[in-house]
Amino acid sequence: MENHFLNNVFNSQKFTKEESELIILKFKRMEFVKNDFLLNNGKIANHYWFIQSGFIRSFAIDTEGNDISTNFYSAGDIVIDWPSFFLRNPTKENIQALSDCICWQLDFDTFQTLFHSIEAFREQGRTTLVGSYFALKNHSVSMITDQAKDRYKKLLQQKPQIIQNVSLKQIATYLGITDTSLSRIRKELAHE
Amino acid sequence: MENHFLNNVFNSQKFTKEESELIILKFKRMEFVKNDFLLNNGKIANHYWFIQSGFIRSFAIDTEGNDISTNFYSAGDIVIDWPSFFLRNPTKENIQALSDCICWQLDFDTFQTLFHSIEAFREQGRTTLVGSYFALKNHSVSMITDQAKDRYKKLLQQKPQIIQNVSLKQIATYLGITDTSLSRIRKELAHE
DNA sequence: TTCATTTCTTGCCATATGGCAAGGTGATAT
DNA sequence: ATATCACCTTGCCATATGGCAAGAAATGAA
Repeated sequence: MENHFLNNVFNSQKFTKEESELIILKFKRMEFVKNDFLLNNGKIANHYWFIQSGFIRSFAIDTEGNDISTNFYSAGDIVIDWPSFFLRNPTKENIQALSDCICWQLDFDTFQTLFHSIEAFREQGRTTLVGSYFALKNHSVSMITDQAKDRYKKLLQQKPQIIQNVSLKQIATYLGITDTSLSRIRKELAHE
Repeated sequence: MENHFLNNVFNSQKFTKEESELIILKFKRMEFVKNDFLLNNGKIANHYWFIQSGFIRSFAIDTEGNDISTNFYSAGDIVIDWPSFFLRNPTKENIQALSDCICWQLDFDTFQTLFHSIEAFREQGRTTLVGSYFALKNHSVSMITDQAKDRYKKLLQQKPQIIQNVSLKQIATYLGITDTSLSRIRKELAHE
């Protein structure tokens, strides 16, 4: 138990030993192989995951059928569709493994029990959600204030693993540009 | 008490009479006049508000000193800087009244007490936060998939009051375009 | 009312990025 | 080894939007 991966998430700074053990035992170990879907467009998200290893992408399909990357997730990250999980709505997003992954999964009902019974759990859950909100807002402002090249540089800093795991096109849609433009940006950066 | 504005927010579908009364009495009535700041860049948000009447804008200042609108709020809306309020960080945002306003204010410590003692309160708080996340994500995807003209049309649908309350330039930065471009878009729409 | 200030519109041209199509590169399967 | 396929790069030109500056319109102050 001491060396369970989730001890990094529910650590002794915030949780008593009893609490963290109780929480961690509710999680189910899941393995996904490359290209597996964790969530599909139209379904209600009934689980979320922490990634122990691997790389994951979420994406939305717009009205013309184009696939737009909305996020990338690597080891240590939480993978969750917040609106669908909490509002119990069919999602417009898809979540897909870009490499083989080991994840720890929790379902909605178990989440609710923990949320309403353990104060530290709900504090941490709220903090995590707000952190996601903050990251999304920063990306959103960056879309307005920064040029595509700068957004790409920022992304590389935040998620360097993207290079090995994600295709040019999938990165481009996250940045709001075409694969063609990103290819040109890469060329320019290589010459700098 | 029965006709208190906040009964619309903490209504009898979700709260017992005792709970909603307990909650509502913690809110403080605040009046703001046009151009008053509710929150300034650099401060930690220690309050949030529900708007009974009036119109409010939040905006961030980018590295070049440009002012970027991040949101608009009208009667019935919650006005809160989620990251600063919950992470207790100095904010990069400003919140300013665009008209005279009547608001109901709650502070962080009182929020915490209610959050941890009333289950329905924390459920609703979580729902509200997730709703904000959802709206932000939709705007964010729209920035990628939709042309400026369509984003403007969407905004008009969602917040028609914007026309009377917000300057062209402030709307433009929310849409991620210049005031010049928005002026041209308006001209095109008028000719349609 | 008059003046000053802010806000909005318009013209001219510049720039970032898109659309498309051709060709190149590299991985994988047989 | 070769064929296939997905992915990436590049050239040519198109389009959406920006930058700037002048003037028009609206707003607010005196």
